[in-house]
Amino acid sequence: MFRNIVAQPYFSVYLMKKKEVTIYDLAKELNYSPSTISRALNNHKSIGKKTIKKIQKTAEEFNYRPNALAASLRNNTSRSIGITIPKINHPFQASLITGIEKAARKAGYNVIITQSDDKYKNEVDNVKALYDARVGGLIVSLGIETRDTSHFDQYVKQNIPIVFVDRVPENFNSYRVIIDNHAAGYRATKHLIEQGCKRIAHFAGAQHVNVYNLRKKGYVDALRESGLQVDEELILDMKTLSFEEGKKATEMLLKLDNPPDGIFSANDTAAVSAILYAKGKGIKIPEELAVIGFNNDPISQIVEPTLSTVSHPAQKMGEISTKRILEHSTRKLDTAVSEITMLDTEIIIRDSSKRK
Amino acid sequence: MFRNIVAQPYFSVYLMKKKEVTIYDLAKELNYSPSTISRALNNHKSIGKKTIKKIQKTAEEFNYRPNALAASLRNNTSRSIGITIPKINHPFQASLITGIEKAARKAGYNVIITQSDDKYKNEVDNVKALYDARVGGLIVSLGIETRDTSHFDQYVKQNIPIVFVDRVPENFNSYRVIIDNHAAGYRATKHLIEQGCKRIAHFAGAQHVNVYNLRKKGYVDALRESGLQVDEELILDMKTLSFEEGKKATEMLLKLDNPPDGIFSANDTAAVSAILYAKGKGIKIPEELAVIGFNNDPISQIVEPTLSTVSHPAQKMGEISTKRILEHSTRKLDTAVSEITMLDTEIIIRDSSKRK
DNA sequence: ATAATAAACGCAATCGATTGTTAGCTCAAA
DNA sequence: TTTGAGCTAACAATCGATTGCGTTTATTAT
Repeated sequence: MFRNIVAQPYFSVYLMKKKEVTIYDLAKELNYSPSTISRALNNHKSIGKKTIKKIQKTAEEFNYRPNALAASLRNNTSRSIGITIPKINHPFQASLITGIEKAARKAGYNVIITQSDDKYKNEVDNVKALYDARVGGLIVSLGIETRDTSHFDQYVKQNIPIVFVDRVPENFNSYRVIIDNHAAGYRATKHLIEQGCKRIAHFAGAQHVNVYNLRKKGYVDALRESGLQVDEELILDMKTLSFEEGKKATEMLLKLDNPPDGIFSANDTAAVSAILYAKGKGIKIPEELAVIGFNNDPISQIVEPTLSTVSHPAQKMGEISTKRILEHSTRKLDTAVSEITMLDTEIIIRDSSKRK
Repeated sequence: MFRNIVAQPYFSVYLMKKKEVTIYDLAKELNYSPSTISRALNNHKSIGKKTIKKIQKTAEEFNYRPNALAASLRNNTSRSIGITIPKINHPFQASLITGIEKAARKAGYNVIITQSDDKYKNEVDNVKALYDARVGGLIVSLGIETRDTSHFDQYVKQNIPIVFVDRVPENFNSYRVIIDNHAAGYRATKHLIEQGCKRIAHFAGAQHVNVYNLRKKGYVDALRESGLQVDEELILDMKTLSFEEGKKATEMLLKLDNPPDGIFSANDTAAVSAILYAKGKGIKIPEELAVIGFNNDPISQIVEPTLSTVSHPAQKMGEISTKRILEHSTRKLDTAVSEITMLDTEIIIRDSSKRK
C-alpha cells in the first residue's frame, strides 16, 4: 500500500527545549512585579502610560508570547470556539466552517472542530469533549439522529453560549442561525408551478429534522395555494437524500401510471441523481421533467442541464454564528436570550427548470 | 437582509455557575491526597489496585471531568493537533480534515483548524497562533505563496512534531505524507497515450509547488518515453487551476493550428471546465479530445462524459498524518526523524478518456 | 503647608493537575 | 527480633497568568 522512507536522525542540539519568555522574565528584566506586567500587557487603566509603553516594547523585544493555557485556566474559559457538525466534507458544512473560522480568527479565537457523522453518540461525546476543553462557545448543527438535547444542558448551566445553525432543535433556549426553510420550499415549488408543472414530486428528508420538515411544508403550502392537489404518492421521504436514494426514487416515480412533471428535491445530490437517471431513460429535462434542488453545491453547476437550486448563505451563517458567541460575553449575565437570526435564501434558476 | 427575533429572557437561576468537581474534592471525600487521586486516575503503578478502583468509582459517581487546561499547563503540551491548510471548503482538503479529526478523536485529541486562504501571511499567523495554543503537533498543507518555511522552526526547537501533507516543502526535516505525484502524472499521461492520443496538453499548476511540479515532470517523462515530442505550446502554467483559467486555456488550445487531442489537467476543476467548453464548441469527447483530471472531486462523476481522474486517498492521508503525531511522543527524544510516507494513487478511468 | 484624593504598582492567593522526593507501613527473610 | 525490600500514599513545588486588596507615591485642593 505504501512505502516508508526513514532518513537519518539529526542531532539533539536542535531538540533542546528552550524556555519560553514569561511575564516573570519581563518582571525581572524591568524590575516590576508580574502583576504590573500582566496589567500593562492588557492595557489596564491602573498602569501608567509610560510604563505600559516600556513594558510592551520590552515584551516585543523579548518576543514574549502569552501562554493562553495559563490564562484560560485562571479565567476558566478559553479563547476558542467548539464546532460540532455532522460531516466536514460536505460542501455546505465545509463552507460553514470556513465562515466560522475566518470570523473567529479575526477576533483571536481558535476553532476546535468535531464531527458527529450523524451519529447521536458521537455528538454527545464531542459536545462533552468540547466542554472539557473549556471552549468559550459552541456552534452546532445537529446530527440526523438527535432528538434529545440534554447533552447541551451543562453549557447553559455555565452560561457558555450555544449557537445552533441550520439544523436546530425545536425546544432549546439558545441562539439560532437559520434560513427560512418554509419560504424556500414554498418558493422553489412555486417556481416549478410557474413553469407549468402540474404534478410535482418532492424528495423529502428525515421529517424530524427541522429543515426537511419545513421545506416539505413549504412545498405542500405552495401546491395548495395554487389549487394543485397534494398527492402522497409523490412525496418520498428519504433517510439521507443520497445519490442512490435519489436514483431509486426517480426510478419509482417514472414507473407511475401518472408520472410527475416536476421534482423539488430537498438537496442537490438527490436532484442531480434524478436528472442523470431520467436523462438516461430518455426523458427531456426540463421539458418533460423540471427539477430544482437545494444547497447550490458545486455539482449543481456541472450537471447538464445545470441544476436550479436554492442557495444557502453558508459562510455568512458561519460568520454570524461566531459573532453571536463573541457578543455573548458582553451581555449582562441575567439577560440570556434566545435570539433567532433568519437569513434569506436565493432561488437560483438554471436550465433544469427553465421552460420559458 | 435578515430579521432578528429576540425572545424573553429567562431567569438567572439557570445561570448560577456551578463549580466543577476537581481532584481536591475527590481527595477530601475519600481522605486521600490530591496526588494519590491524580495518580489513581492515571493508573499509576505506585498506587494500590483497590485504591485505584475505589477512586475511579467515586470519580465516576461525582461525574468528575479532568480539567485539560490545568494538565496542559503543567505539562506544557495539550492533547490537541493544529491544522493549517489553504481552504477548508475544497473537497480534497475537507476529506483530509475528516480523516485527521476521526483519528484524533479516537485518541482523545482535539483538532484545531486554521485556513490560510493560500496567503503566506495568514499561514505564518496561524502557525504562530497554534504554537501559542500549545498544540501537541501540527499538520500542514502549504499555501501556494509559501516559499520560506522559517515559521515552522520554533516547533522543531521545542520538538513538537510537524507533518506536512500533500503540499510539502523541499527542504525541511519533518514528517511528510504525500502521494507519488510523479508516478501519477506519468500514469495519467500514459493512459492518454494508450488511448491513442498523439498531442497531449497539460494544465499545470504553480511550478514552485511540489505537487504540480512533479505531475508535470511525470507528464513530460511519459511523453518522452513514448517517443512523443514535448511541445511547450501545449503546457499551460496556471496560477490556480480555476474554472475560468481552465476555460481560457481550452479556448486557446482549440485555436491552435494543430490543436491537442488530449488534456491532462493537474486538477479536476480545470478539466471539467475544459470538457464543458470543448463540448460547447462541438468537439467530441473523448473521440476528438480525451481528458483526464486529478483529485476525484465529486464533480468528476457528474460532468458528462464523466471525468477520468487520479484519486487521492485524502482521508487516509489525514489518518496517517495524525498517527505520525501520536506516535512521535513515544519516540526517543534524540531520534527525531524525517519520515516520508508515500501513498499510492489510483487512476480512475471514466468516459472522458475511454476510446476503446 | 497640610490634608485629601487619585494614580501607580506590588503582594500573595488562585486556577487544577502533575511529580520528585520523602515517609510510613507490611511482610518476609535472616 | 531485626533488617530491608516493596508498597502505598502524602508534601509541596510547579506550570504562567490573573486579580482583589493594600501600600506607596504623586497630585490637587484647601
